[in-house]
Amino acid sequence: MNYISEDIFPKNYKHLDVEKKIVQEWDKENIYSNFNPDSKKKIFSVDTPPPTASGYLHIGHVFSYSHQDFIVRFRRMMGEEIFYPMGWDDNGLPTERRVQDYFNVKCDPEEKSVENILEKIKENKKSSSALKVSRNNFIELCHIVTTEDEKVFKELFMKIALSVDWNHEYTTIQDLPRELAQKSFIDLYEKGFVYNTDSPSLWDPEFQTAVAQAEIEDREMPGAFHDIRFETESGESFNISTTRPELLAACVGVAAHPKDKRFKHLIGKNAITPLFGIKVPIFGSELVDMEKGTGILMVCTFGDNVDVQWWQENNLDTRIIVNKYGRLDEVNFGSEGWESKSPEKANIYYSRILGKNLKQAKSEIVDMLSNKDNFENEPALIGKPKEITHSVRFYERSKTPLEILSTRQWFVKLMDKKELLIEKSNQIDWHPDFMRKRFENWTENLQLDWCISRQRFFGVPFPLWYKLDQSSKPDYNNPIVADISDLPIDPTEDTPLGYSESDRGKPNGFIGEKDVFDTWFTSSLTPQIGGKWDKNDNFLDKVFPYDIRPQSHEIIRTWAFYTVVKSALHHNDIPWKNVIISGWVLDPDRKKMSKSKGNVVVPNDLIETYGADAVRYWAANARLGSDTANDEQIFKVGKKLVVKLFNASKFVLNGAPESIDIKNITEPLDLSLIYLFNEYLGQITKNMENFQFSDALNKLEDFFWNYFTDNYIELVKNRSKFNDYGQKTLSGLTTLRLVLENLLKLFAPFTPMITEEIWGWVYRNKNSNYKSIHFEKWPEKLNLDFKDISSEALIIAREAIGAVRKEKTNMGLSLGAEVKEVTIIANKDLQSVLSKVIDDIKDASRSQSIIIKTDSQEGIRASID
RNA sequence: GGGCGAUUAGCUCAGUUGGUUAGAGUGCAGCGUUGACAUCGCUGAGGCCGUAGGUUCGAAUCCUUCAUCGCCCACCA
Repeated sequence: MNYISEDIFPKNYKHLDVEKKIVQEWDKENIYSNFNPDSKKKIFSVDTPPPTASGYLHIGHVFSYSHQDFIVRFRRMMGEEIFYPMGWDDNGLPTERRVQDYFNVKCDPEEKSVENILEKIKENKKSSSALKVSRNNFIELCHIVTTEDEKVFKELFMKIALSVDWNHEYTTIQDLPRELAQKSFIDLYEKGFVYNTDSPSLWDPEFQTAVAQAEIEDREMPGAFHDIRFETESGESFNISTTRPELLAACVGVAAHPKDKRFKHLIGKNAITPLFGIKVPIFGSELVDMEKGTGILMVCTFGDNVDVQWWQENNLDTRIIVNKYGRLDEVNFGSEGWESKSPEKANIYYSRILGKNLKQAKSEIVDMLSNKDNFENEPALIGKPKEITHSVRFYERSKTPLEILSTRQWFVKLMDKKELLIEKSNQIDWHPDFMRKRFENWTENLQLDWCISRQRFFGVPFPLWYKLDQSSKPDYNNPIVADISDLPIDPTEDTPLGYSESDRGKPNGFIGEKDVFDTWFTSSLTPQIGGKWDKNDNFLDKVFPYDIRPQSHEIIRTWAFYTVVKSALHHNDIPWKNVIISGWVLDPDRKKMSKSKGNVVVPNDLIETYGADAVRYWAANARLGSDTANDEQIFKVGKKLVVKLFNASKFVLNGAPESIDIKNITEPLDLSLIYLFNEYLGQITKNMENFQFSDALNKLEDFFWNYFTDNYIELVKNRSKFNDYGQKTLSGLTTLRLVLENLLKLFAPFTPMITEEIWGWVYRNKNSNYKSIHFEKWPEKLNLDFKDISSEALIIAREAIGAVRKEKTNMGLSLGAEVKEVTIIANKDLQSVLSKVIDDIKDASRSQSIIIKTDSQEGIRASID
């Protein structure tokens, strides 16, 4: 029998050096980048979230990506073939803005691409105005900017030991994701799931684009009710209440509750709007809240969603006054649709707000309404505006409230698919399960189809052209759809089949669609992008539906929702079997971390101070779906665990047998430890299979600290380390090494660095092949001949040694003090078990002799002589 | 207004299908060690298990009410 000698161990554990070394080795050996789709093993696939490349890194990333990695590493050790790709999302406004600022350029789809865009930018450097560049050139520039960010991200992800397969790395501006987004559109078009229409939809005047319901957020804003006197045709007056007097010129109706006695007599009559003198119908609607304002209100084109509903239901006129820039557009009172009692006056009043933004227009209108010169008797504005706070809808990135404008947009039909989507969600396992409710809640409450067109410049273009008739009017109902084999295309630069470039914009020619997709339209294809949809034989089929989709809860309504939509519509399938929801990282005051609050924690500092293993340990302590505080204390505990693993391993491996033969495990205490280990292993494995990594880790720690290090090692120390008891010593040494190795494997998903380091001491130098603990098999129950031994022996021995320690403490003795005689007093039922391990207890007590006394009391006590 | 979650020791959290005296880690206090240990061990203090009802032989656990906190959504005239 050969034994391991101590010269293979370093003296101290320096996490910075070791972790750096290990990351380099993993990278050099490419140990995680070797997914084989044809493997006979069961495939485990991850629909990894692609971080926004122009974002910044915070501890929340480390938190949630660690969660995935615990699961992935466990599955890998379970012998599964891991598909763990990584993407970077560089679509969208953040990148667009950065590229604009960085190069002083502006994307213009009308521009033609040039070869040497960087030179052009150099030439433009002195100019103060932004250089107009084509969409393709803009994409080129995005690559340049985002590549740098992606490098930083990748470095961090490697630093925290994510076992990502870097052979399957993509960015959303690459050709393949753009191609697949266009292909997705064409597939939906052919299936009749998309349509375009010119109808009221949500519009952001700041970014000048349509937005989808999912991108809206409500913000509490100050506002004011303005009470404005209206009159009926016959001169009866009444006061409406509005927070948006600037839309007075767009008024198309007046509504009151049909049961409201105050206004019942008005319903069916017509009102005349003040200043503009427009005749509008007064109608009843259950939707009117009698308590709010004056209980009677004006309906405009379009103040809010309900206005749209009333407009449709009551066939009201349309009076558009707000344009795409959020300014008051030109109108002509007296012309058709704008018939006024006194058009001249109306036009004069309107000229004061023409071209103004909505805020300016509001104060002008209020000014005019309160000027008594504008009215025969009293001014139309009654009293002072009553200030209120109300919630206003915004596009989440914008500072200007949303408007409802009539614009032509493309939509994915969803309103008729709610049931289907909920059915799909029910086929998915959500972790934790209650997160499913968020999905259902959102789906049931959907009000609009998914608006997928954005009037932005950077993004994936629609693969569409429109035919022009003789008068150059586009035929939106019969678009020319690109051929799948030509994708990706840019319709502002590429020419449709059957036309030549000279036909562009000409009568009987064509025009290209300028709009780009909502970025979620591409992001919702991460499963298809990762699986290279139809590009690479049946690669997608091998990994789809994915096993897990890890993500956080605030994007259930967007990313999770749209991904389910896409998979349902394209494949009539679920995209993944499990959704793994990580909570948020809160600061110690339980506030959500955000850049604006300035409470963001930079992960690099934490990794430097505590080590990646300790940071991962902290992440592993939070259950799925629950938020966690950024608590320094837990990092310290993690670091303590790492150091303990290091020291315990050094102690166990020093002098351990070079090979393990389980037949050498013969002693009752040793068998008992293994019996208990088997019990723990069963629970830990079950937890890991159910994605309950924090429960698994807690159990593992419990065994490691309370049984293995604090007690078993102490009990067996003398027998195995400092005495030669022959077979008994060998049994102890073998057990120590066997259990340690199994524990290291169980810790490996959580603390992959320290476990890899220790594993390397013993295995790395053996042969030239790199041998990583992370490709070892997850432990299975150790089948030994336990005879009549169960976990009880160890538990009793632990209690007995505890009693001895307590007694020594009471007597003021050091725990290591040699004593003459120890008496263990125990319940007589325990006697037979106790006697099997009594020699180990004697050794650990450092006593010359030991006696067992029995009585009928519960538990175990000790006395020392 | 609708939905979801949380409420257990100073702090962070466990508590399995209801079952003795409610646990862990951390922090605090005291003692003892420091021969695998940037340690470790022992001891101690500290809980009306958010509130009020109910079911039950028995409730932190099941039901109902309310309160507080957080999140998602809706309302936005």
